[in-house]
Amino acid sequence: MTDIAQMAFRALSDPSRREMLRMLGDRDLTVAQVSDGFDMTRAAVKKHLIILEEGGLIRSRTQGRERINTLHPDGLRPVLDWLGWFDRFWDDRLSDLKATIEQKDPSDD
Amino acid sequence: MTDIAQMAFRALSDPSRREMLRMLGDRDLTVAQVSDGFDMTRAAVKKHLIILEEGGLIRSRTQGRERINTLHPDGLRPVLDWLGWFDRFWDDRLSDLKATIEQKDPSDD
DNA sequence: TCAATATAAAACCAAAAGGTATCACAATTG
DNA sequence: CAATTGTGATACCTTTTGGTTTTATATTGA
Repeated sequence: MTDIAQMAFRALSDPSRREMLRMLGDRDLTVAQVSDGFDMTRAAVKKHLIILEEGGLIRSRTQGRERINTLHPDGLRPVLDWLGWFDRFWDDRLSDLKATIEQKDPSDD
Repeated sequence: MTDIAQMAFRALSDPSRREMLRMLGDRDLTVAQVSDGFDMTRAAVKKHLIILEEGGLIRSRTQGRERINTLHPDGLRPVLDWLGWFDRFWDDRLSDLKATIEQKDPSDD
């Protein structure tokens, strides 16, 4: 199935993969560097990264013998688009929620 | 695992379940009524509804011999909270994106 | 009452998911 | 060059997922 949104939702459904996205939000990382943050083999991490890339959430480029993984935030758009449909059910909509979120973690840098 | 956000993400990872949420966005539905919209048995639909309820995305109440399923939009908040972390990576943030979404489907009612 | 209907619950099954171990190979480094 | 390191690719294993079928039970309606 090549449904873009589906591949993104699928990629987000695993907690390890979501954590990887956050790690990559701080800086680009090689497969080995990502693996350092998890209690699983590199092979397993590699598979997760493939799924994240298939979901459009990261990009990767090979540099020498290493593969550099980069967060691709735009890949979250299909997810936000889908969630946007439910906007009409909130009094404080996505726009206000954004402010709420930013308030919640004022120094989360 | 009782992680709220995880259960919500999990519930959203299946396209049939996402479609069910949209159906329930229009009106409350019994299990049988939801089943009418899908090419699968009631038992299968029922399981999906259980997962949606575990994810906090719907509520259900029994009325006579029927079970009425209701959308519970607040259940999406943990998901939006998580996504909010990535807000800093967009120039047009969630707030602007919301406008974009509303533009895209002006008569999607 | 009796038949039909809606849900519930359990057993079962194939495929997908998440993980491991292993081997191969290219790129680096001493 | 030789040893090490990082990745890639398989094969394999176990658990979860998404589905079916079957059986049971509670409501409803004629």
